[in-house]
Amino acid sequence: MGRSPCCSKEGQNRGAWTSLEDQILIDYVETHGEGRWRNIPKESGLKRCGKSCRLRWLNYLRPDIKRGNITLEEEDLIVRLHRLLGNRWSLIAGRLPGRTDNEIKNYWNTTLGKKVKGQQPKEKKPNPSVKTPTPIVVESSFTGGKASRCTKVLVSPQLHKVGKLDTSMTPTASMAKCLVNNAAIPSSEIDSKSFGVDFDVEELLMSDLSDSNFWKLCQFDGIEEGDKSVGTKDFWFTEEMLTD
DNA sequence: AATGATTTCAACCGCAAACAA
DNA sequence: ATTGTTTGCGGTTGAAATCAT
Repeated sequence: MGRSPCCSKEGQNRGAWTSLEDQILIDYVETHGEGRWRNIPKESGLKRCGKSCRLRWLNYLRPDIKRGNITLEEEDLIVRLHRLLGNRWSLIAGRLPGRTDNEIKNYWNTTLGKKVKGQQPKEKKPNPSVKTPTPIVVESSFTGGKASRCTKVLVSPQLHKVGKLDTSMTPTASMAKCLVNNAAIPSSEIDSKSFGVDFDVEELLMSDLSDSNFWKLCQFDGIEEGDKSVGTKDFWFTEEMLTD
């Protein structure tokens, strides 16, 4: 027996939301707050599944949604973040106040993706006589497979210093393992200054770490244990990184 | 003005992590 | 530790809007 569907499709409205449905959802969220999406259809009488309610709220009804065209600055930021993070739309959206992951994803798929592709220099035919080392840097997104949700990676205080390493040095997979493997960080060392950072380990290995600028780009100082803001949506970057 | 092609974007789907019992 | 439920994410779809002929 497989998973039960997220909600029964019978008797549910589908397709575009009506203004009445929007109002019911707004009223419900204003009264009860976000979350508990599953309960919304039961408690509000909306004929929509919880998942649909969540999506509608996050992508359209939230009061802090920014409407209107994406500015050049935002566009530039998206391109940079996408280069660093790949198709991690929610992470990217977290850096663009008022923009949703869906909006950014759509914008990328319809506009930016094409632009960026068009900008890329024509691929040179590799000279077979010249052996080039296998590149570690994977350009842009991780199209192979779905990105799994990030798992917490503990970075010990000592590891902050990685940023001071010779940036010409190419981090290796084993280095990355050191960073991401708890075994490499004795629990006694995981003190109050250690903190969790959301990373996908595989991606860390594949591209983030291989970017020699990566550690310069992350701003770790000032994040305290228990700081709930250090989460998926709160990636810390320096202004330097975001502005080249 | 009509029609077919293309683009846009809101909504849906399935999967996997997180959470609860 | 296990199992079932809920939430969040990224990929995809399809209707509506826009453009080209």
